[in-house]
Amino acid sequence: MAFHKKEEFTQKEQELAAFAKAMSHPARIAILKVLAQRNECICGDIVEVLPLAQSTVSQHLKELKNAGLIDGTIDGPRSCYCINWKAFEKFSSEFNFLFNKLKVKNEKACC
Amino acid sequence: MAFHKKEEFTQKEQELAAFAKAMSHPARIAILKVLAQRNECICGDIVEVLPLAQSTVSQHLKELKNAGLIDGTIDGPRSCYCINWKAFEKFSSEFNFLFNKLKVKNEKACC
DNA sequence: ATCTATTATCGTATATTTGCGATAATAGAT
DNA sequence: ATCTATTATCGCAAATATACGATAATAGAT
Repeated sequence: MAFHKKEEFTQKEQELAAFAKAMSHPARIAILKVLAQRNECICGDIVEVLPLAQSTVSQHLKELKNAGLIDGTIDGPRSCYCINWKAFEKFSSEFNFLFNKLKVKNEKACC
Repeated sequence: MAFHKKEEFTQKEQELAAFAKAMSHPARIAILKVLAQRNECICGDIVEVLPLAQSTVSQHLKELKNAGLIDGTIDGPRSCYCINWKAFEKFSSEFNFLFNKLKVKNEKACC
């Protein structure tokens, strides 16, 4: 009875939601922050920074990668991740398109 | 064993994540879109537009309200919702602060 | 006071997320 | 070939989220 009806919505709506979902956990925000701050790609340093087990961090990384927010290459024993800036560009512009554009029209809300 | 460790993270990280979470479902994106497009506050018109039951829409509205993305006033039998633009301003600026600022520094990723 | 239309809440079933320890997989070092 | 350090995956338990129908709550209309 709880089939997720996500398919019923627009492509754009789904994309935006998927992007937002990838960022919907503080751990993943923290990971993105670390990746953004360091020039070299980080691997297990993230684990040291976060208050989570290695396996959990790995899972969060996987989710971020699946959502396309980060890129990752496996270099044998160590993996290298970095932010996919293009994805953020896209999200940012879609987000602004949806809301900022409309904002001018009706700045004053009714309630 | 699956205690959510959200408290372990920064206030800002949690805020951003909470905001993103509120937008992490296509139905809620769709609701925000409807609210943004109409000048008057919408109540049950949203139910007509979405492919979901009334109770489900009400639940989504509640989540959006709890997250502070929308305001709502109960006018007896009908309720009136509208977007909280200030919240979006805040999110937008925090989001940009976190990522756009850093983007300039290391535009070219390593992987 | 009763009826009506609209919205919120409750209860419930299912699906997904979160987190961890244990274990596998990988490539370099010895 | 074996050892080591690092990362990914598996299996599980608990918490959340999603969706719906049924029911309660609300204020205006009759």
